[in-house]
Amino acid sequence: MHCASEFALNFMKAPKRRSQCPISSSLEVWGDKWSLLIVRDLMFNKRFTYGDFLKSEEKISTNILAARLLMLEKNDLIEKLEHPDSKAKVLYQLTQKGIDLIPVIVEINLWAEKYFQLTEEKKFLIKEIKLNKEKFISNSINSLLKD
Amino acid sequence: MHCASEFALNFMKAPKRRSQCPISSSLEVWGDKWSLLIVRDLMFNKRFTYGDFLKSEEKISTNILAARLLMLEKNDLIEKLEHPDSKAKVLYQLTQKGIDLIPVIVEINLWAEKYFQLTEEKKFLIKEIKLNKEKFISNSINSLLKD
DNA sequence: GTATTTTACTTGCAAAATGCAAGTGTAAAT
DNA sequence: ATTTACACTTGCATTTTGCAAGTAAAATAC
Repeated sequence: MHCASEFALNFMKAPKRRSQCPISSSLEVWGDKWSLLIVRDLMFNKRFTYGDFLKSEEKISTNILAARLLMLEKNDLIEKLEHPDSKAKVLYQLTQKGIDLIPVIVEINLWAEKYFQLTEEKKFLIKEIKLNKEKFISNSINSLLKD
Repeated sequence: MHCASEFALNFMKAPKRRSQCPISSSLEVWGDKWSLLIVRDLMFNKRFTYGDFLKSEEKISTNILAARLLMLEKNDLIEKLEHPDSKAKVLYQLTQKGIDLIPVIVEINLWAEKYFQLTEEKKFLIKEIKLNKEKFISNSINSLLKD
């Protein structure tokens, strides 16, 4: 990439961070009630399309979903691909940056297991995590890469 | 506690969860742009009072801070104590449930380190984490308990 | 003892984000 | 050729946020 345009791009991208704190900066990207649910669906629930995300139990509304997908894409957590089945569909996929959120999602699961009542399905997932956390993470990464 | 009132209390408390998903349930408690910053301050920045939280770099506004403190307290992540120095002050402290968020906060730090430019101070903290994650977590827990 | 300052909030209001229902445009299926 | 599927967009009411100012109790200064 050309230097000037790269600079311009980086310059334009900068969305005036509140601080240079890792927690604060992270929250500015995915610190809302919906973004991590999309990430969760892409990570563990085999949901890859706009329609898939709408089917999730939490019932995100269509405009919020569109806004979040754009936000996550702009921040390089997800990318849009052609769907192999149809040109009418859009395939969303986690980028490396998105995949790297697996350890965060894993720890949230472990925390929540201690303090919330969960479905048997979720409890089973967390049982797998507790059996061997590192293995669970590397398996998850592999399952996302080899698609 | 009496059975009927315990039931009533539990019943009243239940804030209609969107789903029984660990991620969704967690986000309903602390999935906003501010809550984890308060937790961070209590955890690592030696900030324990309302005034302390206001001093943080991200500049939370007073009404939002009050609302978040109430929310975190209602959800048992923090508790209010008498301040040893003065009756005018309130000492906020993480509960066990709040302390249990350390691994989540740690993983957010590690993720952010990979994708954001951080201050030297924060980079130092993350270097400590990477040196020995388990040790860092147990040290952090101990430092919060023995106060 | 009185006045000022500190501390932890609350209140009012404008601006932004959210939630719901309906609509649009392109591609696929019938 | 018509209907359905899919990925959005739009309009509008409600809720949440952000900013500025205010309040009340406790501590400090004089």
